[in-house]
Amino acid sequence: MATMAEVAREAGVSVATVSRLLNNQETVSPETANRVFAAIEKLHYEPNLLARNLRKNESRVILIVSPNVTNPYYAHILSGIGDVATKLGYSALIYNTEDDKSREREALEMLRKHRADGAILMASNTNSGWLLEYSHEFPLVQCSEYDPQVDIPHVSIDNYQATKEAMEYLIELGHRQIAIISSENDYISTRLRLQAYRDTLTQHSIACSENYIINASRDYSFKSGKSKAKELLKVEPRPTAIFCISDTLALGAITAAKELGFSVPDDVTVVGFDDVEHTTMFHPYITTVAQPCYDLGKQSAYLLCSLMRQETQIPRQTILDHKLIVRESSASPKVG
Amino acid sequence: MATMAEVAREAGVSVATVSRLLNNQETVSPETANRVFAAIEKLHYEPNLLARNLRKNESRVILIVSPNVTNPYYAHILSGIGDVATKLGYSALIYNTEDDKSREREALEMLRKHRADGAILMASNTNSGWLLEYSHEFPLVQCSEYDPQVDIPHVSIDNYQATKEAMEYLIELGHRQIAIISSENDYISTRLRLQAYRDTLTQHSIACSENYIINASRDYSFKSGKSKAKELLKVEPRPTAIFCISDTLALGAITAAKELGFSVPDDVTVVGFDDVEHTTMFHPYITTVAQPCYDLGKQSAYLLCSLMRQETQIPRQTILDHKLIVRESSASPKVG
DNA sequence: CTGTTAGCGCGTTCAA
DNA sequence: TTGAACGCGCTAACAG
Repeated sequence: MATMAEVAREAGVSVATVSRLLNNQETVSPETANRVFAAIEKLHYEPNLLARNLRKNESRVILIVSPNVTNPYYAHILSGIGDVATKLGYSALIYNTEDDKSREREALEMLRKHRADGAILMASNTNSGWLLEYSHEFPLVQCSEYDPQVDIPHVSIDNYQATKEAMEYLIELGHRQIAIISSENDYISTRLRLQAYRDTLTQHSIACSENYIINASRDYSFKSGKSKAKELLKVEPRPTAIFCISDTLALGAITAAKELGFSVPDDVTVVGFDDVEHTTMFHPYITTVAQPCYDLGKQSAYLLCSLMRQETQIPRQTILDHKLIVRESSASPKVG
Repeated sequence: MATMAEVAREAGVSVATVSRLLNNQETVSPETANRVFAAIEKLHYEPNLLARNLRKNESRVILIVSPNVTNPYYAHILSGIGDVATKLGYSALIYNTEDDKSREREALEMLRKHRADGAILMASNTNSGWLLEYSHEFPLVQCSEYDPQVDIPHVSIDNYQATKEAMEYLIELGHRQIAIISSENDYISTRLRLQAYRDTLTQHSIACSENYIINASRDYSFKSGKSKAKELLKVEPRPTAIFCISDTLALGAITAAKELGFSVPDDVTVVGFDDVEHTTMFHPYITTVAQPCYDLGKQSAYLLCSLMRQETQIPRQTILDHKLIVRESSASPKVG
C-alpha cells in the first residue's frame, strides 16, 4: 500500500523516475534503477491501478456477460477467456444475467462507467439490434451465439454444417425416421441446427414430419429433454433416431428411452451436441458434435483485444472447427 | 463518456452539486435536481468509476480465487458470490489458479494493486500459513476449504458430522465392509471426512481395514474414481459399500462396478458427496451428501463485505447445513 | 442549498 | 538522464 511518492523518497529520486522505470523502461541509469528497485522491494510497492488506469483512461478489465456460469458450456468458454485475459494483462469481470435482457443492459453500462474496456457476450439471441448502439461506442464481441443481422464481430462454430454432418451420419447408418429435440429459445445456433435438420432430410428425399420436431425448454434442461423424448417415442411410426441440440437433452432422451423400456442404441439412437464434460461420463457414452468451448473463449478474448487496440481489419466472423464424435449411443436401426 | 463537468455545465451548476446528487442525496433542491437529471439523461452520463474509486480509495471489486471455474462445484459457489456482489454494488473478478500456489499469490497481489478490495479463496489447502500476511492487510474469506491452524474467517459445512451421518446410514443399512475413496489432496474436507470414516467405524466396533482406504486423484476425477473402485472391488472380502468423497468419484465407482459385472445397489452400494448438478441425472440416481454450494458462495460474499466494512464481531467460522440425500445407489447388503 | 478548491496516485509533458 | 508541474474525473471539506 506504499505510494510511488514514498518509493521515490526512499530511493532519493523523483516520482517521474520511478514511473519511467515501471512503464517506458527507457532512459534510466542502471544505478538509479537499482536504488529504485531496492526501494520498491523494501516497501512492497505495487502500483495503484486505480490511479494508473484513471490517468491512462482504461480499466484493463474485460467484461464477460453470461447467462449462467453454472452451465458447464459457458464455464469452459469463461475459462478460455480468463486465461487469455490474464496472459494479456487484463482481468476478467463476470456478470451473470440469468437471461434477463435488463441485466444484460446493466452489464454493458459497466463500459460507460469505465469499469471495463470491452465486453464478450455469450448467448445473445437473434434479436440483438439494441446492442449496436453499444458496439459503436465500445469494443464488443459475441461468442458462440450472435445475431446475423447485426454487425458485431463474433466467434462461433458452423452450426449448419455441423448438424448436417451429424444428420448425414445418421442417414448413412440407415435411419429414415429421425426426430429432433430442439429448443424454444431464439438462438442462432438453434435456428441453424433446425434448418440443417430439415434441409438434410430434404436433400436425401426423406419426408420431414412435423411430428418429429419438438422443442425443449430454453435452457436445454435434462428434465425437458426427458419429457420431450417420451412424447417423441410415442409417435407412430416411432423414430429410430433422435438428434438433440444439446448433450443435456440427449441424456434426458436416453433416460426417457430406458424408462420406456427401449434400449439405446439398439432400439433408438440418440445424438447430442456440445461434448462438455460430465455429460459424457455415462453409459452409453454419447455420440455428439463437439464444440471447442475453451477455444471459443480464447479466440473471443484475442479478438476483443484486437478491437481494443483499435486494430483495423477485424474479421466480422470467426468460425472454429467442430467434430462429430461417434461413441456408443448410435447404431444402425434394427431391420423390420 | 461525458464527464461530470460537462453535466454540470449543461445543467448550469457546479460539479459539486452533481456529485452530491449522485452520492449523498442530501441537500439539493428539487428544481436543480431536475435540471441535473435532465442533463445526465441528455448526455448519457455515467460516473467514471476509475475516478470515483481512486478518490474514495476503493475498487468495489471482489476477487474470487478459484482453482478452476469449470468444476461445477466451484461454479455454483461463484454464482452465489456473484449474485451477492452485484446486489451490494460490487463486481466479481475471477482469477483461475489451476491449483498453482504461485498463481494464487499473483491473484492476491491484485489486492495490493488496488484492483480489488477483498478476496474469497476457494480450495486453499491445509498449509496456508502464508495467507496470514495478506489477511492482516486485506479482507480475506476462505470458502469451503480452509486451514484450521490459520485464523482467517471461513464458510464451510461440517464435513466431519456430514460424513458421520452418511457412515451411520450405511451401517444402519447393515453394511460392515465399507470402503472409502478419498483423495490425495490436502484439503481440510478430505482430512475430516477420512477421520469421520475411521471414527464412525471404530465407534460401531467395526474394524477399519487399510485395504478399504484408497486415494483418488487430487481433483476427484471420474477416471480415477473408476480405476480406484476397480481396485477396491477386487479386495477380499469385497466391500459391500463404497463411500466416495465426491460425486464424480462415485459416478466413476458406479461405472467401475457395472463394468465388473456388479449391480448397484444390489451388489454394492455407492454413496457420493456434494450433490452438484449433472452428476445426479443418471440411473442409478446417486445417494449423496448435499452441500449448499450457492449459499456457501453467498455467505462468503456477505462475510467479506462485513470485513470490508470493518465491522467488528466477525465470526471466524460459519457452518452451513448439509443434508444426506438417499436415492437409488444405496441399499442393504445382500445376505450371504 | 450551492460553489470553490484541494487532493486521490499516477503518467507525461517540458525544462534543465 | 532527471525533476517540477499539471491534470485524469471525482469526492469532500469548507465557505458563502
